[in-house]
Amino acid sequence: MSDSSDDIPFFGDDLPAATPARPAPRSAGGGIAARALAASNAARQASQPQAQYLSGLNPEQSDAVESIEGPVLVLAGAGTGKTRVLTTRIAHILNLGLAFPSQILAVTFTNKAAREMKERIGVLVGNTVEGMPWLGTFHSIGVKLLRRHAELAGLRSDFTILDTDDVVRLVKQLIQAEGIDDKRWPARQFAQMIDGWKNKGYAPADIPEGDSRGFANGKGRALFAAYQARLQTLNACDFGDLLCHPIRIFRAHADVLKEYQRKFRFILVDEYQDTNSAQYMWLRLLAQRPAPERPNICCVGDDDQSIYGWRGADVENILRFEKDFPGAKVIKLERNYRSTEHILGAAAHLIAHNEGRLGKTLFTEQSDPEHAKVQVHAGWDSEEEARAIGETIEQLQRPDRNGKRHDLNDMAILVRASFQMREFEERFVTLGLNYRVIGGPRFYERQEIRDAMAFFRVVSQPADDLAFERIVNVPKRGLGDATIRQLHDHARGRGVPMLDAARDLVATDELKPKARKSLTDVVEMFTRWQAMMETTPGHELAETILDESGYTEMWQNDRAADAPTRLENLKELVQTISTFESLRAFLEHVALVMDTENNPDLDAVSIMTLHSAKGLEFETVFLPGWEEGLFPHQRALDEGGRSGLEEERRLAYVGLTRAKRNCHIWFVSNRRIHGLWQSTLPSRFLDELPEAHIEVAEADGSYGGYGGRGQSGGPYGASRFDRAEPFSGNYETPGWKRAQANKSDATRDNWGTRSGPSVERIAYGESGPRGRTIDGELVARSATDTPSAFSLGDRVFHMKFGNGNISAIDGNKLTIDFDRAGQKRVLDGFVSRV
DNA sequence: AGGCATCCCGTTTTT
DNA sequence: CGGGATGCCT
Repeated sequence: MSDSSDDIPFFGDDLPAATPARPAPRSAGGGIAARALAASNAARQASQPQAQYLSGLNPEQSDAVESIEGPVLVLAGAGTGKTRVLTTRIAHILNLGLAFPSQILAVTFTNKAAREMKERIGVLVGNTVEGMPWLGTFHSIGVKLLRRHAELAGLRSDFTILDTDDVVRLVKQLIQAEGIDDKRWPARQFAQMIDGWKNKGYAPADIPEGDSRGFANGKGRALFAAYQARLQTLNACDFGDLLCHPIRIFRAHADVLKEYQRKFRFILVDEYQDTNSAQYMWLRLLAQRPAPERPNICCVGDDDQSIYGWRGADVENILRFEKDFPGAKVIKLERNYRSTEHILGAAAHLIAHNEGRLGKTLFTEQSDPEHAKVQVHAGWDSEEEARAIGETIEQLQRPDRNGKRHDLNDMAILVRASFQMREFEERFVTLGLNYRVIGGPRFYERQEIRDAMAFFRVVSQPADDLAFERIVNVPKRGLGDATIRQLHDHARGRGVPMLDAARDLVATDELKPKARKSLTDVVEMFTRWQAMMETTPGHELAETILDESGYTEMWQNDRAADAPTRLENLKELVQTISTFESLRAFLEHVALVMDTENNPDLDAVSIMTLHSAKGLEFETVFLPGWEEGLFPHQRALDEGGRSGLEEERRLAYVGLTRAKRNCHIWFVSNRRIHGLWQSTLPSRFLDELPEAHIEVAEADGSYGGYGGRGQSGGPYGASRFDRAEPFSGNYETPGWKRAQANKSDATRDNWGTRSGPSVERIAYGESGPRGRTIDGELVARSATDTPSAFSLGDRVFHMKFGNGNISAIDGNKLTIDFDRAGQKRVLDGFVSRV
């Protein structure tokens, strides 16, 4: 321990109170209160060197940090220092010696939030944070509990955690086994229903009759039960179970519950507005204290930022906190440190249209006549929207008179639906503008990674039939449907895992000789690898498995353009495994942490959905697509009614409050949806913005006839945006009126004449294994604007497709015969001469 | 077993 | 329009 923190107890999770310098109280809770008061007074009276972390907090924040006893709800508006309060509060508890680090339960929703919290607590209290084993996501803490008490849920402690994909495949098998038409009753839909039930903490017996009837003519409950039974034989659980099993264990085993109630002296919950019913039950069980004591639970959240209702989050949890935890103290944080008065003014006015709020109004002291109002832009169509935003970004990024430039990292485009991203990506590719897509398909979702993981899973947990089935015939071993079915039946008949069934079957002559031989090999391989498990380091074992199974070879022989990338990914996977203690530890990590870091060194514009923007902030934010049907989204309105609309409005609120200084809202008259051009109406949310804080900007002339950028000299040329003239004030501008008028007579005629970036799409659409380029660095720099830079027959190199020869030239569009990837049409900016 | 045609569907997403 | 899944045909 460092000496600066010698007054902070640091002990392992299960160490008994071995007389720390300042022992944490083990006595009844009444003592805690007294001690808390005494200690906090002492801390205040001493010239408080150790309470330095408290200085710099505003009065409400201090209140939230220091109200240690009893239930507390902190209503923390956007940008009001929520994380700071949470982390300081933990530091405070530790500093006062009220609990060991291991006695604090701190839950977040995402791994990212947990990581961040850990870092920030580390800054405050030093290494002590390492002793906080119960700081994590609901799910990671759930796993921890469940591994300890697995047998009480009918599992072994080495159970597998299935991801959504596995669940759907499993459900599909069950639906088919029941003889139900899986066309009419899709597995995906049922998997979602199961998820919904588990969000409410339901077991099959608990589900409402109507729900059961609602699927496959009343087979809902039976299927759910069959699913649970199947999970048990697989020694597996899904994400919902990570919460539901502990809840059931706590309810059925009072002694276990008591152990944890005693253990967790302080409970802190981040993003409380996002909790679902199961999480609420889980928390309430753990927070409960015997009579005179009060739950030491502190929930931090913002009802105005509740945007996950559709996946089971229940805003009611935060709205009725005071009822659930009588005598709760409610503290509002409304002083905003992030945004300008205009952004806050716009956001506040908008969100005030919602009913059923707890009611907060953000305010700021940083107001300045220089601050830009929120800009509202009208455009003709989504192409213009992307083009204009691209130009604004280039303009901002260009050094100004003082040589200062706006980092791309400080800009973001926040969309309602991910299909909107494409237009921006295409635009930015042509401009050579770095961008970053947050939340695209992830590393661990790629085919080759999932295959590899399936091998590892079977080795580590032989009952994992889902994984076994995935790879038993990978690479192709001549084990077709017939053999698999036979294996499956045998396994089900005997109630053993498929790998065991395979072991049995190859000893008989039930299989065709060829299948028998292949399957024998498979069984032998797995037996060998399993034996290596205890002795071989994870990454070595992983490499052995991938080599011996022929999986690596399979990709080496694959002529597909992306095969080398896949091999790279596999290499990276093995590399990652080497940073883990064992293959098992790695598997656990992957099951819970699906995110991949992106490259922070790259200066790039972020493109993401409004949902994934929650919790982030940017200097400049672009909010495109504010049109009826898209935002608010039609389906939210259809399925959610009034509350659906309110959730959409909160989403708009989240979007606005991400901006620190500049916010640009866009809406267009024509948007392509499902391949059809549709004319659209401006979003009702636009009318809910206060005129005092917005400015309707109009770009002069048309944005059509884009071209000749290179001729105007300089890498970025003259921007048409230079001519854009903002109109001050209100909606009574020509631009606005024209946009309103346009909405009805918009036709798709003008479309054909505009040159779309369709060629880029070819190049772009085939990039990467699953389509999306994650960091802009994979994207080629802009075209040099000299179409004639290449000539027929030139030998060129392309980042995705490799080497090839030019077989045709059409302006800056080249047709190239690639050695490996075949013939493609690409923009010349994507290739270089070899 | 693999390749091509056809059909269907099409928010938001974490763990 | 375009991706994914399914199904039929070779």
